[in-house]
Amino acid sequence: MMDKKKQKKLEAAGWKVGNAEDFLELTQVESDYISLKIALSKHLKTRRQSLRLTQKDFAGMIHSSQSRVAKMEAGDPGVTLDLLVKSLLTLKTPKEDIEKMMT
Amino acid sequence: MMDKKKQKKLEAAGWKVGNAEDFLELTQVESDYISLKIALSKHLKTRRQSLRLTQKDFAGMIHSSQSRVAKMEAGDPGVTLDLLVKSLLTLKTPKEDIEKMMT
DNA sequence: GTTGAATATGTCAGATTTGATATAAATTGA
DNA sequence: TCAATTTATATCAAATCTGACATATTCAAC
Repeated sequence: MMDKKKQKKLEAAGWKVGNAEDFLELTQVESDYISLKIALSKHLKTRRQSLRLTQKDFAGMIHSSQSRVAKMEAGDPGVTLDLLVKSLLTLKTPKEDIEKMMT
Repeated sequence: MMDKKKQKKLEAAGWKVGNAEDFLELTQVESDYISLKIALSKHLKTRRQSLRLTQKDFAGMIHSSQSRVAKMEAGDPGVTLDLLVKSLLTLKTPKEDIEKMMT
């Protein structure tokens, strides 16, 4: 995918994408960071579904709400890594799985 | 969904939903979460030092402040995983290093 | 032991994230 | 179809996190 198209897509989804004036290094960091979060959110959804839990059920397990779980799984930019990791830990996600996603 | 039905569903999936267990479960998640953050913060400090960067220098690289970098490296609870991960990514932390951290 | 640089600690206003709530849209099952 | 269930989207006050700043403490070199 071309950079410009990718950037447009990310911006449409609510992500703040650095413009040309930003340091290339930071843009790379931001890109890696977003990729990580998307990987975690996809894994979360897959794992919840494999456990046959509804978003509402899982929300109760992490003392959150169904809408927030939906945002987590949708890769909403306004969701922290902290919440995603705690969620995966609650679902007893194997550490090796988290490892792979972190790298 | 009523509490009883929800509880039955969770138990069928292998989850314990009693109040006491719920508390312990959260404590375990919290414990793992804290351990991860401490591992990341220690690695951040080690890596920064190996690159001969002062906290002030590194703060500039991530557009933050010396005091926040100090808090990151001190494992301050008021520092997010997001900030720690972005910091490590900025320092181009090798994949193998992160893997060891997570183990 | 003085000096200066690096790091630690405390505070805070502004920014971001949160759970909750409401409601729309999609999915399921009869 | 159609009603019930599940998931998606929007909003918001409260809670949390942020960079910045002030200041204290530690550290190294002289």
